[in-house]
Amino acid sequence: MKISEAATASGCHLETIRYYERIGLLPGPVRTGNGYRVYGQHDVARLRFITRGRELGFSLSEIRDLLRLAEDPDLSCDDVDRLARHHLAEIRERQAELQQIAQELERTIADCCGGRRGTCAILGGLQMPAESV
Amino acid sequence: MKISEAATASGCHLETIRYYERIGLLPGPVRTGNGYRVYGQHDVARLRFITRGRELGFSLSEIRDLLRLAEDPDLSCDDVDRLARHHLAEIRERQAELQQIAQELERTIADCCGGRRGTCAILGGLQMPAESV
DNA sequence: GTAAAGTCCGTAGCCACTACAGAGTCAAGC
DNA sequence: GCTTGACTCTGTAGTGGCTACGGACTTTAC
Repeated sequence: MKISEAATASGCHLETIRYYERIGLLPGPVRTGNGYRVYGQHDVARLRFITRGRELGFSLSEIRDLLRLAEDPDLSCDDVDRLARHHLAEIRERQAELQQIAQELERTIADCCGGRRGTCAILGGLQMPAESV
Repeated sequence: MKISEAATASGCHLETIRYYERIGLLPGPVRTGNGYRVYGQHDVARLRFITRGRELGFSLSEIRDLLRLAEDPDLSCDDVDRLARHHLAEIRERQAELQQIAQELERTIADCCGGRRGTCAILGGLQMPAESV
Protein backbone atom coordinates (compact mmCIF):
# COMPACT_ATOMS: atom_id res chain seq x y z
CA MET A 1 0.00 0.00 0.00
CA LYS A 2 1.07 3.60 -0.52
CA ILE A 3 1.94 6.01 2.23
CA SER A 4 -1.48 7.65 2.39
CA GLU A 5 -3.12 4.25 2.77
CA ALA A 6 -0.63 3.29 5.44
CA ALA A 7 -1.46 6.55 7.19
CA THR A 8 -5.18 5.74 7.14
CA ALA A 9 -4.62 2.13 8.19
CA SER A 10 -2.32 3.04 11.08
CA GLY A 11 -3.98 6.24 12.26
CA CYS A 12 -0.62 7.93 11.88
CA HIS A 13 -0.26 11.19 9.98
CA LEU A 14 1.38 10.84 6.58
CA GLU A 15 4.13 13.33 7.30
CA THR A 16 4.71 11.67 10.65
CA ILE A 17 5.38 8.35 8.91
CA ARG A 18 8.10 9.99 6.86
CA TYR A 19 9.40 11.60 10.02
CA TYR A 20 9.60 8.24 11.80
CA GLU A 21 11.50 6.86 8.85
CA ARG A 22 13.88 9.81 8.91
CA ILE A 23 14.72 9.33 12.57
CA GLY A 24 15.11 5.57 12.10
CA LEU A 25 12.08 4.47 14.07
CA LEU A 26 10.49 2.89 11.03
CA PRO A 27 12.69 1.06 8.52
CA GLY A 28 12.75 2.58 5.06
CA PRO A 29 10.19 0.62 3.04
CA VAL A 30 10.46 -0.94 -0.37
CA ARG A 31 10.09 1.56 -3.21
CA THR A 32 8.30 1.25 -6.52
CA GLY A 33 10.07 2.19 -9.76
CA ASN A 34 8.97 5.79 -9.40
CA GLY A 35 10.30 6.01 -5.87
CA TYR A 36 6.97 5.73 -4.07
CA ARG A 37 7.08 4.02 -0.69
CA VAL A 38 5.29 0.69 -0.39
CA TYR A 39 4.14 -0.53 3.02
CA GLY A 40 2.91 -3.90 4.24
CA GLN A 41 0.89 -5.11 7.23
CA HIS A 42 4.02 -5.40 9.33
CA ASP A 43 4.76 -1.71 8.84
CA VAL A 44 1.22 -0.78 9.74
CA ALA A 45 1.46 -2.87 12.91
CA ARG A 46 4.70 -1.12 13.82
CA LEU A 47 3.14 2.28 13.19
CA ARG A 48 0.16 1.37 15.34
CA PHE A 49 2.52 0.25 18.08
CA ILE A 50 4.27 3.60 17.93
CA THR A 51 1.05 5.60 17.76
CA ARG A 52 -0.43 3.68 20.65
CA GLY A 53 2.73 4.17 22.66
CA ARG A 54 2.56 7.90 22.00
CA GLU A 55 -1.08 7.96 23.11
CA LEU A 56 0.03 6.32 26.33
CA GLY A 57 2.58 9.06 26.78
CA PHE A 58 5.76 7.12 26.01
CA SER A 59 8.52 9.15 24.40
CA LEU A 60 9.83 8.08 21.02
CA SER A 61 13.03 6.91 22.63
CA GLU A 62 11.09 4.78 25.10
CA ILE A 63 9.11 3.39 22.20
CA ARG A 64 12.37 2.65 20.43
CA ASP A 65 13.38 0.61 23.48
CA LEU A 66 10.04 -1.16 23.62
CA LEU A 67 10.27 -2.03 19.93
CA ARG A 68 13.76 -3.42 20.41
CA LEU A 69 12.57 -5.49 23.34
CA ALA A 70 9.54 -6.65 21.41
CA GLU A 71 11.70 -7.79 18.53
CA ASP A 72 14.26 -9.74 20.50
CA PRO A 73 12.54 -13.02 21.39
CA ASP A 74 15.41 -14.18 23.58
CA LEU A 75 14.79 -11.65 26.30
CA SER A 76 12.22 -12.06 29.01
CA CYS A 77 9.75 -9.25 29.32
CA ASP A 78 11.16 -8.00 32.61
CA ASP A 79 12.62 -4.99 30.88
CA VAL A 80 9.32 -4.18 29.24
CA ASP A 81 7.63 -4.41 32.62
CA ARG A 82 10.25 -2.20 34.20
CA LEU A 83 9.89 0.41 31.48
CA ALA A 84 6.11 0.41 31.81
CA ARG A 85 6.26 0.76 35.59
CA HIS A 86 8.78 3.56 35.36
CA HIS A 87 6.57 5.35 32.90
CA LEU A 88 3.53 4.83 35.11
CA ALA A 89 5.38 6.35 38.03
CA GLU A 90 6.17 9.40 35.92
CA ILE A 91 2.54 9.76 34.94
CA ARG A 92 1.48 9.54 38.59
CA GLU A 93 3.97 12.26 39.40
CA ARG A 94 2.67 14.48 36.62
CA GLN A 95 -0.87 13.87 37.89
CA ALA A 96 0.08 15.02 41.36
CA GLU A 97 1.68 18.15 39.94
CA LEU A 98 -1.40 18.97 37.92
CA GLN A 99 -3.59 18.38 40.94
CA GLN A 100 -1.59 20.91 42.91
CA ILE A 101 -1.73 23.43 40.08
CA ALA A 102 -5.47 22.93 39.74
CA GLN A 103 -6.03 23.44 43.45
CA GLU A 104 -4.01 26.63 43.49
CA LEU A 105 -5.82 27.93 40.45
CA GLU A 106 -9.20 27.08 41.94
CA ARG A 107 -8.38 28.84 45.16
CA THR A 108 -7.18 31.90 43.32
CA ILE A 109 -10.24 31.97 41.10
CA ALA A 110 -12.49 31.58 44.13
CA ASP A 111 -10.78 34.52 45.80
CA CYS A 112 -11.47 36.72 42.80
CA CYS A 113 -14.18 39.17 43.66
CA GLY A 114 -14.81 40.13 40.04
CA GLY A 115 -13.94 43.68 40.93
CA ARG A 116 -11.34 46.11 39.74
CA ARG A 117 -7.77 45.48 38.80
CA GLY A 118 -6.20 46.50 42.08
CA THR A 119 -8.07 43.87 44.01
CA CYS A 120 -7.80 41.04 41.50
CA ALA A 121 -6.77 37.96 43.43
CA ILE A 122 -5.72 36.08 40.32
CA LEU A 123 -3.17 38.63 39.25
CA GLY A 124 -2.16 39.09 42.87
CA GLY A 125 -1.60 35.37 43.25
CA LEU A 126 0.57 35.35 40.18
CA GLN A 127 2.83 37.97 41.68
CA MET A 128 3.77 35.64 44.46
CA PRO A 129 6.63 33.20 44.20
CA ALA A 130 5.61 29.57 44.48
CA GLU A 131 6.94 28.90 47.96
CA SER A 132 4.92 31.70 49.51
CA VAL A 133 1.55 30.54 48.15
CA MET B 1 21.06 44.98 39.58
CA LYS B 2 22.81 42.87 36.95
CA ILE B 3 21.25 39.98 35.12
CA SER B 4 22.63 37.28 37.40
CA GLU B 5 21.23 39.10 40.43
CA ALA B 6 17.89 39.50 38.70
CA ALA B 7 17.98 35.77 37.97
CA THR B 8 18.56 34.97 41.63
CA ALA B 9 15.94 37.46 42.81
CA SER B 10 13.28 36.24 40.40
CA GLY B 11 14.03 32.53 40.39
CA CYS B 12 14.29 32.74 36.63
CA HIS B 13 17.24 31.27 34.78
CA LEU B 14 19.65 33.87 33.44
CA GLU B 15 19.46 32.68 29.86
CA THR B 16 15.69 32.55 30.14
CA ILE B 17 15.61 36.24 31.07
CA ARG B 18 17.46 37.07 27.88
CA TYR B 19 15.09 34.78 26.01
CA TYR B 20 12.05 36.60 27.42
CA GLU B 21 13.56 39.87 26.34
CA ARG B 22 14.23 38.52 22.86
CA ILE B 23 10.62 37.42 22.40
CA GLY B 24 9.31 40.70 23.77
CA LEU B 25 7.86 39.36 27.00
CA LEU B 26 10.18 41.47 29.09
CA PRO B 27 11.04 44.99 27.96
CA GLY B 28 14.69 45.53 27.14
CA PRO B 29 16.23 47.05 30.28
CA VAL B 30 18.48 50.04 30.69
CA ARG B 31 22.11 49.36 29.84
CA THR B 32 25.26 50.53 31.49
CA GLY B 33 28.04 52.09 29.42
CA ASN B 34 29.58 48.70 28.74
CA GLY B 35 26.29 47.26 27.54
CA TYR B 36 25.39 45.32 30.66
CA ARG B 37 21.67 45.01 31.42
CA VAL B 38 20.41 46.74 34.55
CA TYR B 39 17.22 45.57 36.21
CA GLY B 40 14.98 47.06 38.87
CA GLN B 41 12.37 45.73 41.26
CA HIS B 42 9.66 46.16 38.65
CA ASP B 43 11.49 43.83 36.28
CA VAL B 44 11.97 41.26 39.00
CA ALA B 45 8.25 41.41 39.80
CA ARG B 46 7.45 40.88 36.14
CA LEU B 47 9.82 37.94 35.93
CA ARG B 48 8.28 36.42 39.02
CA PHE B 49 4.86 36.86 37.48
CA ILE B 50 6.00 35.05 34.37
CA THR B 51 7.79 32.30 36.28
CA ARG B 52 4.82 31.75 38.53
CA GLY B 53 2.50 31.64 35.54
CA ARG B 54 4.71 29.01 33.92
CA GLU B 55 4.67 26.97 37.13
CA LEU B 56 0.90 27.09 36.97
CA GLY B 57 1.06 25.76 33.45
CA PHE B 58 0.13 28.92 31.54
CA SER B 59 1.73 29.23 28.12
CA LEU B 60 3.91 32.25 27.40
CA SER B 61 1.23 33.64 25.13
CA GLU B 62 -1.36 33.28 27.90
CA ILE B 63 1.04 35.01 30.25
CA ARG B 64 1.45 37.75 27.68
CA ASP B 65 -2.31 38.22 27.77
CA LEU B 66 -2.37 38.21 31.56
CA LEU B 67 0.38 40.80 31.70
CA ARG B 68 -1.47 43.01 29.26
CA LEU B 69 -4.62 42.68 31.34
CA ALA B 70 -2.69 43.35 34.52
CA GLU B 71 -1.23 46.52 33.10
CA ASP B 72 -4.39 48.06 31.76
CA PRO B 73 -6.14 49.51 34.83
CA ASP B 74 -9.25 50.47 32.85
CA LEU B 75 -10.37 46.91 32.29
CA SER B 76 -12.26 44.87 34.83
CA CYS B 77 -10.69 41.58 35.72
CA ASP B 78 -13.37 39.53 34.01
CA ASP B 79 -10.95 38.66 31.25
CA VAL B 80 -8.36 37.50 33.75
CA ASP B 81 -10.97 35.36 35.41
CA ARG B 82 -12.05 33.92 32.08
CA LEU B 83 -8.48 33.09 31.13
CA ALA B 84 -7.84 31.41 34.46
CA ARG B 85 -11.02 29.37 34.24
CA HIS B 86 -10.27 28.34 30.69
CA HIS B 87 -6.82 27.25 31.77
CA LEU B 88 -8.20 25.35 34.72
CA ALA B 89 -10.57 23.51 32.40
CA GLU B 90 -7.63 22.49 30.23
CA ILE B 91 -5.75 21.22 33.25
CA ARG B 92 -8.76 19.20 34.33
CA GLU B 93 -8.94 17.74 30.85
CA ARG B 94 -5.28 16.84 30.91
CA GLN B 95 -5.77 15.22 34.31
CA ALA B 96 -8.58 13.07 32.97
CA GLU B 97 -6.42 12.00 30.03
CA LEU B 98 -3.55 11.07 32.32
CA GLN B 99 -5.93 9.15 34.55
CA GLN B 100 -7.09 7.09 31.61
CA ILE B 101 -3.54 6.45 30.46
CA ALA B 102 -2.53 5.44 33.98
CA GLN B 103 -5.45 3.03 34.27
CA GLU B 104 -4.66 1.40 30.96
CA LEU B 105 -1.02 1.09 31.87
CA GLU B 106 -1.86 -0.38 35.26
CA ARG B 107 -4.18 -2.92 33.73
CA THR B 108 -1.61 -3.90 31.15
CA ILE B 109 1.12 -4.21 33.76
CA ALA B 110 -1.14 -6.31 35.98
CA ASP B 111 -1.85 -8.62 33.06
CA CYS B 112 1.85 -9.19 32.52
CA CYS B 113 2.71 -12.67 33.70
CA GLY B 114 6.44 -11.97 33.69
CA GLY B 115 6.87 -14.76 31.18
CA ARG B 116 8.25 -14.95 27.69
CA ARG B 117 7.93 -12.48 24.88
CA GLY B 118 5.04 -14.18 23.08
CA THR B 119 2.76 -13.83 26.05
CA CYS B 120 3.77 -10.34 27.15
CA ALA B 121 0.59 -8.43 27.81
CA ILE B 122 2.31 -5.05 27.77
CA LEU B 123 3.66 -5.43 24.27
CA GLY B 124 0.40 -7.04 23.23
CA GLY B 125 -1.56 -4.10 24.55
CA LEU B 126 0.61 -1.72 22.63
CA GLN B 127 -0.20 -3.49 19.39
CA MET B 128 -3.84 -2.56 19.74
CA PRO B 129 -5.26 0.66 18.42
CA ALA B 130 -6.69 2.93 21.08
CA GLU B 131 -10.37 2.39 20.37
CA SER B 132 -10.12 -1.36 20.83
CA VAL B 133 -8.49 -1.23 24.25
C1' DG C 1 -5.10 15.99 -23.34
C1' DT C 2 -5.57 18.18 -19.22
C1' DA C 3 -6.50 18.96 -14.50
C1' DA C 4 -6.45 17.32 -9.95
C1' DA C 5 -4.59 14.55 -6.63
C1' DG C 6 -0.85 12.12 -4.82
C1' DT C 7 4.08 11.52 -3.92
C1' DC C 8 8.86 12.88 -3.56
C1' DC C 9 12.64 15.58 -1.00
C1' DG C 10 14.50 19.11 1.79
C1' DT C 11 13.87 22.67 4.78
C1' DA C 12 11.71 25.73 8.10
C1' DG C 13 8.54 26.53 11.71
C1' DC C 14 6.35 25.58 16.32
C1' DC C 15 7.18 25.96 21.89
C1' DA C 16 10.04 27.07 25.74
C1' DC C 17 13.83 26.96 26.66
C1' DT C 18 19.15 25.54 27.15
C1' DA C 19 23.85 25.44 25.79
C1' DC C 20 27.69 26.88 23.58
C1' DA C 21 31.39 29.76 21.17
C1' DG C 22 34.00 33.67 21.04
C1' DA C 23 34.54 38.28 22.42
C1' DG C 24 34.62 41.88 25.69
C1' DT C 25 34.58 43.67 30.76
C1' DC C 26 35.33 43.91 35.61
C1' DA C 27 37.22 43.02 40.34
C1' DA C 28 40.55 40.93 43.34
C1' DG C 29 45.03 39.47 44.45
C1' DC C 30 49.91 39.70 43.71
C1' DG D 1 50.45 46.95 36.28
C1' DC D 2 49.32 42.29 35.28
C1' DT D 3 47.11 38.17 35.60
C1' DT D 4 43.34 35.33 36.70
C1' DG D 5 38.78 34.20 37.05
C1' DA D 6 34.14 35.45 37.03
C1' DC D 7 30.84 37.78 34.65
C1' DT D 8 28.47 39.63 30.56
C1' DC D 9 27.61 40.28 25.71
C1' DT D 10 25.80 38.48 20.98
C1' DG D 11 24.37 35.09 17.88
C1' DT D 12 23.44 30.53 16.77
C1' DA D 13 22.22 25.68 17.30
C1' DG D 14 20.19 22.04 19.75
C1' DT D 15 16.10 19.63 22.17
C1' DG D 16 11.29 16.64 21.06
C1' DG D 17 7.72 15.54 18.13
C1' DC D 18 5.92 16.74 14.92
C1' DT D 19 3.64 19.90 10.96
C1' DA D 20 3.73 22.67 6.92
C1' DC D 21 5.51 24.38 2.88
C1' DG D 22 7.69 24.78 -1.84
C1' DG D 23 8.82 22.91 -6.10
C1' DA D 24 9.31 18.88 -8.87
C1' DC D 25 7.51 14.72 -10.48
C1' DT D 26 3.88 10.93 -11.29
C1' DT D 27 -0.51 8.96 -11.41
C1' DT D 28 -5.39 9.00 -12.00
C1' DA D 29 -9.86 10.51 -13.61
C1' DC D 30 -12.51 12.59 -16.88
